[in-house]
Amino acid sequence: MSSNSRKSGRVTLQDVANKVGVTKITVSRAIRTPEKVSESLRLTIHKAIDKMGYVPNRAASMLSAKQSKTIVLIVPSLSNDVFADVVRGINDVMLSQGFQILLGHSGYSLLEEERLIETYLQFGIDGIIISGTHHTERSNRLLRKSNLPVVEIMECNDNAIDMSVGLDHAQAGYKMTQHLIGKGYKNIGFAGARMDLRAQLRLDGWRKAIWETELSDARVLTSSYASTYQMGADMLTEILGEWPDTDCIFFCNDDLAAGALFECQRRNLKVPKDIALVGFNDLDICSATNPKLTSVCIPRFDIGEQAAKLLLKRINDEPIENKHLDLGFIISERAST
Amino acid sequence: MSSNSRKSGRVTLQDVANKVGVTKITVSRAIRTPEKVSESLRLTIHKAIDKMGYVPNRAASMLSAKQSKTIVLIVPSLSNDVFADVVRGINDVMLSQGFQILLGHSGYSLLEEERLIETYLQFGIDGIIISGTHHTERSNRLLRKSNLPVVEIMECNDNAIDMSVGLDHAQAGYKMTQHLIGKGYKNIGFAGARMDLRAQLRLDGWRKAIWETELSDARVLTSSYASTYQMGADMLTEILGEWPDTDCIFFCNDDLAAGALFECQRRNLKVPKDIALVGFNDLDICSATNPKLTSVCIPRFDIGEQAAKLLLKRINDEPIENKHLDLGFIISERAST
DNA sequence: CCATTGGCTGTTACCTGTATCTACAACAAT
DNA sequence: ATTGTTGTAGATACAGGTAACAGCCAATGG
Repeated sequence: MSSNSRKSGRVTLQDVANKVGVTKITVSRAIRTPEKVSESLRLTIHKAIDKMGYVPNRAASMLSAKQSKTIVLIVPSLSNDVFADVVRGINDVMLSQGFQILLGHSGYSLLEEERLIETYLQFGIDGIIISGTHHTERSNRLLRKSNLPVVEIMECNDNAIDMSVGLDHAQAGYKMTQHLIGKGYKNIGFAGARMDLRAQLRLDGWRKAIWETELSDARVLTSSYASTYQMGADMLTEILGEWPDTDCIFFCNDDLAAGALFECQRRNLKVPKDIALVGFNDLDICSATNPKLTSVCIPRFDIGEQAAKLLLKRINDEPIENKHLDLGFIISERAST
Repeated sequence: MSSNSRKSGRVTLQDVANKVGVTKITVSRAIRTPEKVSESLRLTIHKAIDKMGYVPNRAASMLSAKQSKTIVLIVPSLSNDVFADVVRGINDVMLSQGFQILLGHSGYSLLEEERLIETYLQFGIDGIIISGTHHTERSNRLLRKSNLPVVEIMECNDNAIDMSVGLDHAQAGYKMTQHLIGKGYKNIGFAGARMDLRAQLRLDGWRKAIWETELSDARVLTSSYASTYQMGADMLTEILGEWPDTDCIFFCNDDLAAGALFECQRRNLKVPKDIALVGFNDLDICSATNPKLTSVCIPRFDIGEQAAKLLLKRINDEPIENKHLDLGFIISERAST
């Protein structure tokens, strides 16, 4: 259409102001603090804004204002209901407070995570919520130097950069294994894929529980690759090949457990009679399969919600009683054990 | 630490320049066009940048430069492998070109999508990739007024805002149904949840194929709620209750089909002998279950890749031969039919 | 009738980078 | 010696908003 602005071709505050016959600060006020502008003028301005398709330039706002009203959330994966629920929890809190949320996913790569951190710091964000307490050296430096509020989620860890909201994965692994031992299983295996720190902690918990008994801690199978259903099936096959007397397998997540369950169906192994299977996270699939899968239920939504609330407090300089929230877990006992 | 800057507490170009004893433009050059700065000075500057933890303020860059080197991708869901693959495809292309990608998810809500569009337009992005060709009136206006390159993905549609990359879902539904008819199924049902436009198109394709025969088009069950495994199970129950002679069900996605399969296992129905099940998307779970699920495989990664390439061409004002790419689909025949 | 108050709008300065033009060496070419 | 070229760094002018303060005018009060 018409060249309404010299440079960007974009409608600016000034363009709207010219149209209405006021100065740009008045238009700015009509948008941000409408109560400070007379009603008639406000209506005229908003009509012009609508008609001209004016969209504020956030870059400019961020330069002059102190807050960008934007936070970033960095998670390892998006194709994962665990984080989908966390995102919902964060959204619920932040959107109601007028904050925008930028989303990044690192694909479980710490280097990609570092790249994301650097990128998003450039956007002048007000805070960061990030998964895990394990980052690259440089990531840690960048986050610390930024002086930004940081909440690390999923784990709950005293040596977090600033605040943390999550649960004790080692404890979860420990309790679940104790539970299995209590049910009388003797030859309990552990299988995990993409052994990130949290999966590692679950394994540690498994070990601790096993070591408190006379049982064997040999039945461990891990992979650094990503979890798939197929991998769960393969792991079941491998464990049963190596240790045929295994009567229970604790998988580090539900996908593996479900994959193993499908493989049992193929092999006509009865679950839990021939072998018990346990997952972690308690995703939807656990209560869908046949038999339903025992798993560890973690407060995904709550983690997001609490993390957002903590972040908001820090952003608003409010006092924080507890920088580290352990939201616990629940063992969801189902038919697979 | 020290209050190195009056306002933001953030290290700026000016701070670095003061430290080194040059002007800020020289520091800017040392970063963006290092060949224009003498080597000794450049080294000094970079050392100071590292030491001070300087991170460029993108808001400022965006104000003075014409490009923000940032695009936004808006998808309906993140807890979905379909879009995870699309994101990978886009990432592969855009990151290598130095573009940043902002991610938004609308939760299948057109109003939330509108909110996201408005938000991201404020960030001065260079282009948008968005799922689907169906948006709110206002979303369409905002996108058009923005004069930004837009690629709509998943569907391939001549009345797209600008460009589109995807496939013909009606055709996919049609071909799959024809395929099922060809295999001899007589009483084919269709079940779909969260009937967005694409699911609707698949249903249309199903209808078209059914109408070309003497078969009944009555066996249709849809829900506006989100897909879950449980819903797949419930839908199977409902369809078999209403139409006990149903010998095949075409689900609008894999989650529903898998949930139905689990329910069959519980009811001791043999798949495909007693009833055949078909999904859509060909996610991992299709080749994991027992029996494996027949599905429609769509080129998820390619859609992302091609969409990104198209967007880049438009951003760089290169000629575009074909604004609409139909990348097709493949019927993945497995044991469930 | 004059001073005070409060509601609105305008003026000015500034946020942090980048584009563009200028300045001024050092050196080569004529 | 004069002119031209090249390389390097600085000066200036924005980009599009917002904060802070100033100014105007009608309404209120004494």
